[in-house]
Amino acid sequence: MRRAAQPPVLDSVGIHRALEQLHGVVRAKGLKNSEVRDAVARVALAYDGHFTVEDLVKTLRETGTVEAHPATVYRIVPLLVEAGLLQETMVSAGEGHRYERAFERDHHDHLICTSCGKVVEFEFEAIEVLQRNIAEQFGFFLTGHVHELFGLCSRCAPKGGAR
Amino acid sequence: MRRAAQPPVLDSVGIHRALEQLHGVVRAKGLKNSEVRDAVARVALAYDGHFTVEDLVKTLRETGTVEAHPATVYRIVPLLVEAGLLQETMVSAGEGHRYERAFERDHHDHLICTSCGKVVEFEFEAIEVLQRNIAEQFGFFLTGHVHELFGLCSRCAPKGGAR
DNA sequence: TTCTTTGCAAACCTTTTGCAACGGA
DNA sequence: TCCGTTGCAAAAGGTTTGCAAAGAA
Repeated sequence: MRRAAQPPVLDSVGIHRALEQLHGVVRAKGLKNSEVRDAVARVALAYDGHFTVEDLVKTLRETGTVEAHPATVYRIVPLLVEAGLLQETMVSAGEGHRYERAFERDHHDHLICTSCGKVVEFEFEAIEVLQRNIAEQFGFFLTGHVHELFGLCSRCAPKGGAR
Repeated sequence: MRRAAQPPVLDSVGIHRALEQLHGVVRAKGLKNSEVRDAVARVALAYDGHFTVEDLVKTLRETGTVEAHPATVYRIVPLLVEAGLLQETMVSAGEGHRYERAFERDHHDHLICTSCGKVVEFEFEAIEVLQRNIAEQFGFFLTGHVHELFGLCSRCAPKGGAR
């Protein structure tokens, strides 16, 4: 296993590729492009780490050239997920759905410190293989999974025994 | 790997053991026992499969000798989880937290058909071992995890190619 | 008696929806 | 022009909380 790749910064060329992918999906669904949607996508793609819809609205208001109403962002995000730009993540992390960039990132899962909130992203192909084995054994066609580990990180765990 | 143990029926003796465990936790926390809480615990322990707080309230109203207000059950369930009688489960299954019995059940994870909702519970020690390895590698003390696989079951998946 | 538990209603919060105005193709 | 998109406000749905009454130790 290994820690997932570094802070996944997507440069402007990458963002451009992502928007093209989005526009392809939009076209394929018979929808129309929109400036607001692209702005939301840009902010989401550039976001460092995990975020909620509220986070996007806030960031857009603070740094963007375009604003978007929360209801609008709630409508846009599922499309960005469908287009493969984002993915839902840390499903079990309390209130509010969380997302992170999926576009041009390797798949990874999360190890979360329940005390300080620290998150380690890891890739472990062996587990992915076993998951496929399980699905196969039960006759399932595997389409996705949620795999989150909880614990105490080295700073939060009591050292050298009970405390 | 294997499918998790059969429908985990807990007989009256088992329920009694569970209630004793609950009472121990209650005492340890300086709380008091209550008839309503025990009734909720009984219904939850006897529940076949996964359930929401609403399900408990409904079952209690229909079959129980004691009723409980939803707000009360919302207050009780976390204690039952803490006491090890229940565990949260299928975190990603849309609205509403879901629970299932944890008392005297082996640990298992879920394989869920996103089309018909069928759920297969499986145990796979190899994955548990790998999870512990991951936690160790990153210096975490592992306390729990969420592991859910999504896919299409054999009835729902298109047979022999695309359709 | 003292402190916890319960029911009830109201508050909360995130997310969804109806609708009229706006905008892209 | 013809729809899809957006903003706004209201609704929805699950969960929490304040408070007074009821119950356990």
